[in-house]
Amino acid sequence: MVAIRLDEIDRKILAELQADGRMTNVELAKRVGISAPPCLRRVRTLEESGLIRGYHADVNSRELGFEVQVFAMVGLESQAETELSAFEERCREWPLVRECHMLNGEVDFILKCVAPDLSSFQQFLTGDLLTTPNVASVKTSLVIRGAKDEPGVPFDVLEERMSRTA
Amino acid sequence: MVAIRLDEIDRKILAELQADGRMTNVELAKRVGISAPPCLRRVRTLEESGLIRGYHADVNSRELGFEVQVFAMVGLESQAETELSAFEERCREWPLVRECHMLNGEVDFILKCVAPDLSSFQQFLTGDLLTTPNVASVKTSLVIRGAKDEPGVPFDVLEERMSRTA
DNA sequence: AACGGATGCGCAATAATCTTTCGTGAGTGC
DNA sequence: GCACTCACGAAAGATTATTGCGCATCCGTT
Repeated sequence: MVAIRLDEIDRKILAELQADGRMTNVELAKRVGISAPPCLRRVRTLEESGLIRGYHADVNSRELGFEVQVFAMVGLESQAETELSAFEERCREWPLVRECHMLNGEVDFILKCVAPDLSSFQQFLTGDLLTTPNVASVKTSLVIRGAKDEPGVPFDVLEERMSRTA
Repeated sequence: MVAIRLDEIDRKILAELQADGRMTNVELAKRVGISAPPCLRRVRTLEESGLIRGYHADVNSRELGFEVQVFAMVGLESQAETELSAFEERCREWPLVRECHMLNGEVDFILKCVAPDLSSFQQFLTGDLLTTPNVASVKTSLVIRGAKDEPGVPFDVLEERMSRTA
């Protein structure tokens, strides 16, 4: 995981693969303006460097039966590093918790959760989350509707920055 | 986008492609226990039905130069549908806003934002978000560190449910 | 300027995969 | 029992992935 110097082509590759992770290498090569072999080599390098963590199909969770999406703000009794790590480890083990971020401010963690239905989530909330040691407070908010959900990062912002620096 | 009846194999396909979206079709077919042609047909059907929305490379945003990640809780003056839609449309236009979810409770929206650095975010916050008409309050929380960030849904939970129903 | 070394490209060839076509068998309704 | 439907899998040709190699370019050195 060495720091890699990226050029214009690398950034284009990342942007294209973020937009369509299943694009063939020849198509990708065509789009970024080089031939297939060096393009594949660049992709491999980006993967090995950790800049590309992986590729994932974006599945429609609602149609799959996960009707409920919830954000949970969690406050802990103790913010000692041991306690923080312990809580994070718990989160990693709970399948319904998809994301766990430690925050500044009054709330210690924000969790993004999914569940097949409300009762499944309630069960998780009361049975797992609220019974976890050191959890002081949990405030949950149901997602009424999703307005935007773009994976990844805005490459156009990056390009602007680069051109300003250059 | 017709409702599709999924069998065991379809769910396995979704789970595999969620875990590795760039898996070759022959490898996928091997894993789910059928031959390549019907496997590819199933994948195409899943794509056309909208159950697979797309494929995305998971790029390391921090290494790419997006050092800052922020959750913003937004409250609006008016919650009339026109106003809600207007705000959502704004969010779709802001590249730094990656997710926008409408919530129940005291806060109307939660936004997940990224930015190259703090000052970029401050600029967005004071220049764009806070100057948007109808925005009553914004509470932001910096992400100190990420503990878990799994894309997609937990298929093991789904399997449990299926076996219980069957 | 000339010389190496490193880097990265593209061509060509081979291996692997994708994709279509087609024949077959299982299940279903009449 | 007889179509009919549906999905599977084998085969084959088209496309893609991957490797090896020669060449150009860029840099730092002499």
